Amino acid sequence: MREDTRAKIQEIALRLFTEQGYEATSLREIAEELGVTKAALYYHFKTKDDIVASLAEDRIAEQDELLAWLRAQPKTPETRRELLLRYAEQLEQARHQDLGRFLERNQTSLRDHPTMKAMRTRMLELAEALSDPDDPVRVRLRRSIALFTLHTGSWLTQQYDISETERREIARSLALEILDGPCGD
Amino acid sequence: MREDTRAKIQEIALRLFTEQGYEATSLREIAEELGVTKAALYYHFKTKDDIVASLAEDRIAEQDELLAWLRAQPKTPETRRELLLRYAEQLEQARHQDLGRFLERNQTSLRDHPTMKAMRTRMLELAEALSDPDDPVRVRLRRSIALFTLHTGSWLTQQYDISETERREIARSLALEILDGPCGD
DNA sequence: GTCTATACAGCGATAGAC
DNA sequence: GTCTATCGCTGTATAGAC
Repeated sequence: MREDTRAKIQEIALRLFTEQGYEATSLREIAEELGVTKAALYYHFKTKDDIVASLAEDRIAEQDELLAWLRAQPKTPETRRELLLRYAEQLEQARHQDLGRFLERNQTSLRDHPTMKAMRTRMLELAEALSDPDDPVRVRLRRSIALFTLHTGSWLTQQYDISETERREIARSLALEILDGPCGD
Repeated sequence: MREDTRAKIQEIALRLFTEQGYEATSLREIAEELGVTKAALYYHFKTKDDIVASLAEDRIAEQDELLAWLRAQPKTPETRRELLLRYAEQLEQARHQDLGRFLERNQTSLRDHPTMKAMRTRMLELAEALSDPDDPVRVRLRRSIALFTLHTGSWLTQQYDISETERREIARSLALEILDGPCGD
């Protein structure tokens, strides 16, 4: 029962932060849904920000894995395509979809949060590591947008009446298409 | 001097909302910077949300113009390219760059705000109006992402040491390239 | 270890004096 | 148009019950 309360706080917090926004969600709401007073939360987390930090820890670890892998590879078109597929795989895990939505929707509130800076830095590093320093800006931007397509793609297709599997497949193949340009690089 | 106060509130609010976030910016801060008490703001605006609504009015009018134009055109590749260029032109106006940054960074806080719903609806309508209903989802998603590239492109290139003109030109040409696929549609 | 009770400064918003 | 005073709420913090 010990770590259970902590996990439940994380679960409720992530859901409410995503639905209502970080600042708009009060600790009283979280505590109420858990059936305790808000002061009880302070035993498990030092501050409200601390809850956010704990949520992002796993994601940062995954980004680091991907970065380490990417840097150990030659910068070939095959490596780039492989990275996109690995990245897509991470995003498709249910727990990171929720976190991803939360992070996208709360960029400003959390901009100066150290944990958020860490995640954004890694995201940009991943995008940059797809290219050589002497690649033209245009190519580097296109590759960054390919990575972003995996994020925004599933959101933009939510208005269409297709299955989750189709959604993913379309976002994935479109990201790959954008990655290396009109007729490959 | 009468409408001057109102305009100054808008100016200060937009800057602070963008820098710190909507929820994180208090009416006291805005009032203090203007040299009045926060209660004075309530003479000019009914609520805090009302300030946001007033900021977005011009942008919605522009979106409507663009939508009306698009719907009067045949759905040809030329029309699509022309829309992207007109859209880019709107974004490049200084006052809408500020508003755009503010909106991007406060999606969650403002999600249920009627004015924000109006803007998002129009954004999706624009993206949809680029395609026919019987175009495959993949094609429709690609055209939406082309539109988004104009938004995210200038942000992603801020890390590179290039001029604002170059930034725009690259985002523009990349959006055009993505718009109609590897070898045209 | 886990929580309740309580307090505090700051928030958006309102009422009413000037 | 702007003020003071006040309301119920928030995040944060601490003291102490069990």
